[in-house]
Amino acid sequence: MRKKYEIEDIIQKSQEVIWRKGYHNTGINELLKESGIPKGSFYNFFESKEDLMIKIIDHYVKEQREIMIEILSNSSVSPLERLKQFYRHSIDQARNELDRFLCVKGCLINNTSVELGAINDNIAETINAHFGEISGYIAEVIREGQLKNEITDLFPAEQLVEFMQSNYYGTLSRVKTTRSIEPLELNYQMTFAFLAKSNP
Amino acid sequence: MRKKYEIEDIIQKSQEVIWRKGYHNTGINELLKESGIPKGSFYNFFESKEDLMIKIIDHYVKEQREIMIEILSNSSVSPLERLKQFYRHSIDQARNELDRFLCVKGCLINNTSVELGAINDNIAETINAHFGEISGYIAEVIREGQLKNEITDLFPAEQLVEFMQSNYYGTLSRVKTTRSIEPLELNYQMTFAFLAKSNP
DNA sequence: CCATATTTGTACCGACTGGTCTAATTAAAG
DNA sequence: CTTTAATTAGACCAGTCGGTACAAATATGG
Repeated sequence: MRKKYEIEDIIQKSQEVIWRKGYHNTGINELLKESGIPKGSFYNFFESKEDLMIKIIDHYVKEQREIMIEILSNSSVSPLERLKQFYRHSIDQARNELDRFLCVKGCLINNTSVELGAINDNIAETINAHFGEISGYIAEVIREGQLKNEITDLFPAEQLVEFMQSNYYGTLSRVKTTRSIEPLELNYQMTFAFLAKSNP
Repeated sequence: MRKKYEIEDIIQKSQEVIWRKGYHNTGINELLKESGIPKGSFYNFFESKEDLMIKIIDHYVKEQREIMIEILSNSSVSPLERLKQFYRHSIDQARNELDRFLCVKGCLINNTSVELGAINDNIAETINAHFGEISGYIAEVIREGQLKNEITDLFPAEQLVEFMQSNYYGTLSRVKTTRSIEPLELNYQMTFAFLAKSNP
């Protein structure tokens, strides 16, 4: 029998729901309805709900990485400015069509870290791998900025990334309960006040 | 009929499980078994699972607040040092008996913010109220430190608190997936590098 | 045009979900 | 000592959970 459904479609649709509602708060049946496929087909594509979740994370990171690389590798702009654009991009995304949505959804990686990071080994492993890769890209830009003396060298680049990313995650947690984008804006200001070198 | 169970016991026991496993990943039945009470009694104490959750949050914050006030109001120590002790306390807690536990559990407020903040109005409201109160205490100490010129005045105290707390939350998210306490240690160093005034 | 391999569609599984109902129990009030 | 009100205990509810089994459908290789 010829394939009638595409796994990417199912991943895309499921991602949207789980991102918004959380892993344990979303049932398989809801995802089936959303994707418009019967259960038998679902388990033809995925071994389990966990398997789907891992594929969703992979897919999510792949999307994010593309945007990230585009911004961070634009060598016509200074390293610090590239970093600013990168974080600014997330906020802008939230301000537009996503205003109410990103406030609701937060970051899928952060959501999953909190809900599953400590209780599911496979998913923790998946997240750590992706986090490391993404952090690597950012750290490279930071190093570049440190060499150009426009980013603080109080801490090594790897640690500055951890700080920035943790900070961003925690702020999204605040965004969710306050239902406001303001914490992100404030965090942006403060993060770069910390990062940028004031006295060159 | 005389009361046979104490609501505080049920809250305490349930808190432990939900803190570790999450809200949607924990069923009422499991909490009943853990608390050793039958279902009928449970619904005599709580209107619903949501009602229990709110009472758990209240209870959690009450505990945290007591510790916090004890540390933050110790006027024999400088404001900055008090803040350091406050965050240091969390890390130490995690290092001791809780080493593997706090890594697993994270912070109940952060967990709940991420899992329920955007999809449950009552719980979001509860969290926001508590967050505001706790932030108020910390902000006061920060203001004191700013007056004594030992804490940066690049930003107003209220914003510095938001920054510190968000940072702390996000770091706990990292702690969960990495299953390591190291991110907290690093975050402590960097947070206070930002907060403390270098050139008085 | 038939055999094979694969996918689809759906009924079904036992376990569990949050929550209700009510009989039995018991302390305190009159 | 009886009435009243509160509490306990657990059977029970419809609905959902993640997952399985298997027949029907169909594209492709021979």
